[in-house]
Amino acid sequence: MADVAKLAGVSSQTVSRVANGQPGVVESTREQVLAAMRELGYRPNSAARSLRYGRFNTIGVILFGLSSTGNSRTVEAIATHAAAEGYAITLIPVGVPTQDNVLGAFTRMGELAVDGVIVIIEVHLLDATAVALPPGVHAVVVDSDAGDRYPVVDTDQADGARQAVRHLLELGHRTVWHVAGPAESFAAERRASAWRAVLEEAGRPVPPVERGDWSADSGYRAGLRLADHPDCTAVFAANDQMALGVLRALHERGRRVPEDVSVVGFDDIADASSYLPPLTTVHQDFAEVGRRCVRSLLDQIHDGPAAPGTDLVPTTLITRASTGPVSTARDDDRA
Amino acid sequence: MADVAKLAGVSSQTVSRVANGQPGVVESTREQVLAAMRELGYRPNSAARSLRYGRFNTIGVILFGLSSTGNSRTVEAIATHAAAEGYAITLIPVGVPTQDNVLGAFTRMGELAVDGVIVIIEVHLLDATAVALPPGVHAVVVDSDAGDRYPVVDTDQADGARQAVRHLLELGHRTVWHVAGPAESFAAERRASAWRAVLEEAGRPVPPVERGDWSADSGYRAGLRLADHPDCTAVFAANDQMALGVLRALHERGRRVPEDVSVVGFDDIADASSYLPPLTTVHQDFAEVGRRCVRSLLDQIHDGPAAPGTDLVPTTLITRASTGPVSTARDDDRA
DNA sequence: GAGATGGATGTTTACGTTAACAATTTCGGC
DNA sequence: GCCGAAATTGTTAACGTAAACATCCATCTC
Repeated sequence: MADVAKLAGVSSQTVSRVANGQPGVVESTREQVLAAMRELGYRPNSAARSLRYGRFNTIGVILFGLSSTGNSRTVEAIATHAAAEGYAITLIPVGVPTQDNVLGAFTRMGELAVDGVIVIIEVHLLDATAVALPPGVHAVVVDSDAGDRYPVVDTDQADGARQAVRHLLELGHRTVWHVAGPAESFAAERRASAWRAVLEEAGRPVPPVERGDWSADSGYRAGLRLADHPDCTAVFAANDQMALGVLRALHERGRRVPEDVSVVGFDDIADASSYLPPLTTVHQDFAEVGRRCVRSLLDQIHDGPAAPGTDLVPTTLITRASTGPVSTARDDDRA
Repeated sequence: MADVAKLAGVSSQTVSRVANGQPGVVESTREQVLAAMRELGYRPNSAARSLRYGRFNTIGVILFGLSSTGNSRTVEAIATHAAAEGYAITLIPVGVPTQDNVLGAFTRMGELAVDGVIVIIEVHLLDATAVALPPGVHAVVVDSDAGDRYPVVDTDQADGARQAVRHLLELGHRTVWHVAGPAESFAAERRASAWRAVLEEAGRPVPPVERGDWSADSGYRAGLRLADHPDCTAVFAANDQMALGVLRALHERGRRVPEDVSVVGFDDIADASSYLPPLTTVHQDFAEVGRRCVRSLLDQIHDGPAAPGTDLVPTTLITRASTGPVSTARDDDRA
């Protein structure tokens, strides 16, 4: 900047004024400064700016990985909305979800060039290890039960699961089997307990839970087990990818969907409408989750700490071809 | 820091030494300083550090979105490897791929707190608009033909496509139809031209190209058109999701896979092994792409500008159930 | 025991920017 | 032509940190 000032024959303060588009610089001077900037390839140093202003215009996102559809779409929405507000996104991946790694990421947060953090992590770990964000760090948490300590934004998992199960019961199925996500996941737990609650309320038997790890493969293995139960006519999978695996397993075992077995997924990923058959599923609005995270965090940054609490984003059941009325004469049909 | 120094009864320089774990501080002093840090909740200011050191320990990633599997997996690998080297990742999303937006992102890059940039963008746009990164910014480009200006890391698209097409020809198919990605995509163009080249080399007829937009839906629409060609027995889809759509279309039209039609995809996304039938596809090593990007960029940052050139990551054909030998008596079988 | 040695700590300065204030110039009005 | 007001430009200081150098003190050597 000093070089620019010298070349343009002005003071560095004037250069600063031009760089920030502040008024009070006469046109001819401005031109000279701009010319000098171009000639020297001047670009402002954001570290110095951040130091001066005391903020970074950056939001940190702590997560395990982008491999899950939900995570990557939430992050994308966060990045988009943050960009619209002039904030950049810094990704802090926590590789293996061990206690040490999470702790490390959280400690690092404190030193990181961010004004606040969005945590997209199964917070089971946080409780277990009593790890917490450094005090005074603005934070919003996604998909967790930390609602008593931080503002939480999450999809309304329970309501989504209720819609799925009720849909199947309304089609006449006696009960609904469930392929749950991993036990460490809050989302998985929420969906499972809502599934159970609906069945109990309706006075239906509660079949044993099959558990997967969100992957299509694990859904396939669960599906094979379900296919062996002749009285299983309705399956609620905790996400679309496991539902895909279930579809494959049922197909291999000769159980037709939806004639013999109805299947519902969760997430409504883009591919779900192209499954065989197109999947009935619970639509999750990741974009809205991301939007609310950014909004909430920026409010905190500008107006000071926010009250803890949970902000739930509603879901919608999308009915496609994988669900249908229970077949009253199943065995005859298959003959 | 000054407060910590005062509380501990030492100079700020000593606090700095303790904070950075430098030697030359006697144990008792160190303890006092650490105690003072804890009491005051001291956390170093990274802006000041960056200003002092002249670097940010941060890598910028410019991209359109995380919605495509490839992008999100590449970004994840980048984030992981960068983290291992002590670098954070800043995401710079370019919403709508317009000239202005790309230009804006590139300009912003210059002012952004990053030491270098990885560009994951179809660089068609860059050429069209003559947009370029600010001079002097370290950069690595993914999936583009900017090999003459920047170091490029990319999957070996052409070889992957060749493997796919040859596999189908070896199974006895007279020719192979192609569902290409969008014309603006370099990856799509590479796959399509390699497909064409293999057919021409082998002296086979080159069917008209069907074009999709990477989505399963677009693959479905293309698949419906292909299903109407009775002599179409082999399809190479430019990605797995479009292949999924093709599978659905063929199923709806009663063309069996692989008995009547063989289908190959590209990417080897996790779900591909659970499609109906499990998809033969070209495995793309996104993790390796991310790793090489980070490596190349860090080399530049540490050792100065690198020579332009293209670094190709090899692919592998994964053979599953969606491909098989051409049926010599197709119509009889179906009767 | 005086001087040399080296380890521990303190002081000064600079990184690049901008707010606050000071100085200078321009210009209108009488 | 002179004064005051407004517009333009310059000067100083501070943001938090760490390298370079300076100082102090304990210990060791002869």
